[in-house]
Order: sequence, then C-alpha cells, then structure tokens
Amino acid sequence: MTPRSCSIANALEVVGERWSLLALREVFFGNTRFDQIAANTGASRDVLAARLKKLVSAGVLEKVQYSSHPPRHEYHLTDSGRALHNVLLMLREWGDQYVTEGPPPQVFQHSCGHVLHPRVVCAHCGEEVSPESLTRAAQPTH
Amino acid sequence: MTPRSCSIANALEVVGERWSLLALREVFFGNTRFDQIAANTGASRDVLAARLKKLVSAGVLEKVQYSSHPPRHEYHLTDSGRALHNVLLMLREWGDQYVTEGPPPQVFQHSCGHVLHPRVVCAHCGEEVSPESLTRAAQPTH
DNA sequence: CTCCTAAGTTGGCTTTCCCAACTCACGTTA
DNA sequence: TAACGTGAGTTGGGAAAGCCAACTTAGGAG
Repeated sequence: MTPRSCSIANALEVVGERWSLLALREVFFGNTRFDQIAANTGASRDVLAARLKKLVSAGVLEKVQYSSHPPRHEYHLTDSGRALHNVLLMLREWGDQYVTEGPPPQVFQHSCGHVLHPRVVCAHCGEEVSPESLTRAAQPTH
Repeated sequence: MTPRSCSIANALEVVGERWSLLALREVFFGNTRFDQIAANTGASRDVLAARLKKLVSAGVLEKVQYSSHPPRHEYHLTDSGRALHNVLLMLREWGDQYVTEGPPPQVFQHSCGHVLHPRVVCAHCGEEVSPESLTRAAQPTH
C-alpha cells in the first residue's frame, strides 16, 4: 500500500529532520545567527548549514543581510516560520509535562500577566479539542 | 557552549525521529497494529519496530494483547500519548496552510458542528498566543 | 501437509550524521 | 604589513542510522 497523504507528513518533510525545530526555537529566541544557533542547539555545523538552507528554500526562514562589509546575514522568520510557533508551544508543553523531569527549563509569561499554559481550542466555538471531539469530514474528491 | 536545556529538545528526543509522529498519527486514527502502521506510514518494518519499542519504553504507547492464541497485540495510547494530539493538530494545521498544495488531505469536524481549525490560546485568559505576547519568566534556580 | 497472517528479525548496502580541521572574506591590533 | 580575530560556512573520513527484501516464529485454516 502507498502511504497516506497527509499534511502532518508534509510538514515533517520540511521541519521533521533533526535540528530543524531546534534551530527555529533559537530564531524565536532572537538568536538569528549561524554561530548562535550552532552553539545553543548543539548541532554540528555542516548539518546545521544543510538544515538552514532547506528551511530557507522551503520559505520558513529567510536570509537577511545586516552588514555588507564584511558580508553578514541573519536568519529571519517568514510568515510560515512564525506560524510554527504554535507547534513549538505544544511540543514544549508536552515535554514539560511528560518528558522533562523536575521543573520546566523555561517558563513564559503571557501578556495577560499569567504564566503561559497553551491550550488548543476550536477556532469556531472556543471549546478545547480532544481526540474524541473530532470526526473525519468528507474527503475532497481528488 | 553546551546546548540549551529545553523541553522542546527533550520532547524531540522521544518523538523527534523519523516515523515516530506518523506512527502516532495512525494510532489516533485507530490503526493500532504493526502492519497497519507500516502500510499507512510507509516506514520500513525494522525501523518501525525500533520506533514502537522506543515509544513504549518512553511511556507514550503501550502494548496490549488482544488475542492469546495466537499471541497478538496492538499499540494503545497512554495519557502521555493522548496528550500529543495537540502537537499533531498544530503540525497538521501548519502543513495544510504552508506546505500541502491544494486542499487539505484530511478535514475534521469538531463536535460543535464546524470544520476544525485549531487555535492556541492562553489557558488563563483565553486570548490567542503570539510570539510577541510572551516574555520569559524567571528561570527556576537549579 | 501446505498455505496464510501477524509481528517482527536479519543481512547487505546506501545515506546521514558527527567531529575536527580547513577555508574565505573581511576587520583589527601591533 | 604581518599576525590575529570573527562569522559563516566546507571538507574529509569514520560511525551510526536508514532502507529493502527475504527470512523467522507462532499459531490458525483448508
């Protein structure tokens, strides 16, 4: 059988390799330069260079020059990259709850003043989404 | 420098390898048996066996026997595994919006009757979470 | 007996990954 | 001007992981 066509699989084609999401985490933290990303993730430089190139060509990051003499650039998030914030939030929340032992290594405060605990809700009704609250809708005819 | 301690990295240690999240997707779809998972993901059987073993030992899945003669089992989600649903939802949403060309391969209907578009909100105030709405809170002293 | 199914294992080959060292373009210090 | 520093990668070689097809094991069905 041929594997299921699925946007999760498509997403993982782009950001599913090792170091890709960690590189993006660093960019969200404001560490937008090659050496910062390498140091904070622990990725080897050759693999990191390959991942960044792929993320740029996939439109998740863009290379922005911030100095021409000497030529230097940083990696900035595109809209697509910014939209990955949600994925990182949920991954961190899951890691905090089920993997990391002891207190969370990072804690974030939401603009409402409270410590953030992200929750996934239906954009239409605002109710929390559980696996049981979903049914598969009709497939688009292809 | 030593890499940043982070629950995203910890989470990816567990579910970040290729095929792990796709195997979990299948279990959420109700395809809980080895051959089903292999067929629907496209993973090679040896790698899939290794991934499932790892997910079981990490407490994300559990092996449940459903027949003793012949001995047969299926993979069921634990609480930890069920909590990954949010990650898959956000990954699919991102894939639908930024990677998959054309209409989404799967559409889900929420129990409220509408097509699901998941959204991440702050559990306390219910407002949508953006990268800019967050500030880093004090680190726990270690 | 022989065939069939589920759930892996095994062997052999190919592709990635990792690490340290090197390059290259430029600026700075002495 | 020579030596040194910095940012951003490349390169080379060995180790690890991945891929595929075929094999195994434990039992049931015809």
